[in-house]
Amino acid sequence: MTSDPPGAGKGRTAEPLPTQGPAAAKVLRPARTTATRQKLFDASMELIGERGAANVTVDEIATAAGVSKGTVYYNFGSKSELVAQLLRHGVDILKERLLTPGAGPAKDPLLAMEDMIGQAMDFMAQYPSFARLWVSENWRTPSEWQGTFTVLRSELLAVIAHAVENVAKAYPVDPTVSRGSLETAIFGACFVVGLDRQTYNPERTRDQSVAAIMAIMRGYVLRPHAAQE
Amino acid sequence: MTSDPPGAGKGRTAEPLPTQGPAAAKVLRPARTTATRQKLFDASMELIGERGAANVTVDEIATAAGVSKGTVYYNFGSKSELVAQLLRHGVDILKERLLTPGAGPAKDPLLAMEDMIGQAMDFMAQYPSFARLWVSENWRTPSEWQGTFTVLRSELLAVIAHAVENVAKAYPVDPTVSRGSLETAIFGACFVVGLDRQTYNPERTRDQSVAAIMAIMRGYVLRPHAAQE
DNA sequence: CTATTTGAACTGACCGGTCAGTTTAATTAG
DNA sequence: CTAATTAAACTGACCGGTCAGTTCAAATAG
Repeated sequence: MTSDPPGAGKGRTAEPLPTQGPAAAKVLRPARTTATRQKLFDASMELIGERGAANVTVDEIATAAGVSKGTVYYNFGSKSELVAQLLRHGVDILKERLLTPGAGPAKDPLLAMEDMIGQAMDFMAQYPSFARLWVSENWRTPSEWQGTFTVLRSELLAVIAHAVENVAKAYPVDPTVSRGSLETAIFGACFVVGLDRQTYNPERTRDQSVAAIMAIMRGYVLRPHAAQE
Repeated sequence: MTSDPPGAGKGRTAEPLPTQGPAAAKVLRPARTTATRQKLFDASMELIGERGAANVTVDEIATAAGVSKGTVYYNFGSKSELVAQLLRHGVDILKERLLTPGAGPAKDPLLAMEDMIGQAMDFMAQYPSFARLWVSENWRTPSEWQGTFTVLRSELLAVIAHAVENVAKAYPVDPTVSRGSLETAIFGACFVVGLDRQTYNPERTRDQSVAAIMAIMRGYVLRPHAAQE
């Protein structure tokens, strides 16, 4: 019997799954398990990002991670749950990056914004598979991960919103532009520009991409100084 | 015997597809076939857009179109080819919309740009499934539709590039911003903002979305007049 | 005008293969 | 000892693609 699956969500068998809190003991889990989960994250990020969740089999993921299929089910309970936790994992990394201050502590909000978008570009370059997974599975109407996306999306937008807020406090901005729509546009542009660079235009530099996206902010601010210092 | 499939790509045979210009003999095709293809386009756009190509069966598409599975293969040869032609079909519609002049013939390039983005928003609202299909399947690395996407993407970008070009001729623009990256950012923002409105923020208006995307252009232009005429 | 023919369009049962998920007994690591 | 992992077999459903047969509208014949 597969003793007591840690994070398993089980299938149809309505067994009680006694004292197993959802995401309780992540840190105190044995080192071996943590390593296994990391290998599975890496492998599935790569495979699912490239081909889409539906086009990758659990067997493939297990093999790529150098692990048996049973281990996948022992650790995650289902393919669907693996993907959900994969999304959460990626967003945690991205959020941490976005919140990393560029260099100095107190900085001009526009420069901070530029740093943040640069961080986003770096993330897209480092984890292109995550970006692909995100845009591929987001926006699906009755998606298995509908709830997951809603939560994660708002977490990321909150980070952007905070940066935009700081700009709006330091500069006169166009009041006719809806803040939410603007944030969405920035959010989307980061993903798409990052992915496009990866897929169709590898010759474009990181800074070119940042500058293009920053045009949104320069257009939002009524008159920074001269746009060309 | 299944006589001669019209548009069927057949499986492996590298068929020349003789005198088939993009939209050449569409009218002289028997009315029944044209109607059937339209029904199949409608049904698959809806289903594939919502759930992704891999999560929709040919049987489902056929049933939704009120047609038998065999008819799908008679008309398209394969599921893959159906999707490819579906993409082409959608892009043709979008391109036509984008090229539709707003109202007056000779217009201010920035206003023309605003019209164009408005057209894009309307398209996303009318065919959200196409937008979902596009962002879901684009950027996949060894995609079956890699070639299709490359062609279609450049066609759409050319339309945007032309509009941006007109702005650059009429206004002083920031020379440090890469034109290509800028176009990509606009392109991506249109899709993402349109989709986000559909999925997460239905309360946002079309004009809010257009304004947010237009911020990119206002940030690209060095100094239009006062940003708030 | 009616009967017959023709072939493109369409049908739907069927087949071979695939895949998610389950189970179990044995093995390994902490 | 116990939790984690393995390997392998198994199931039950599902799916893309095929194909022999049917329908139907238009052309042709009488």
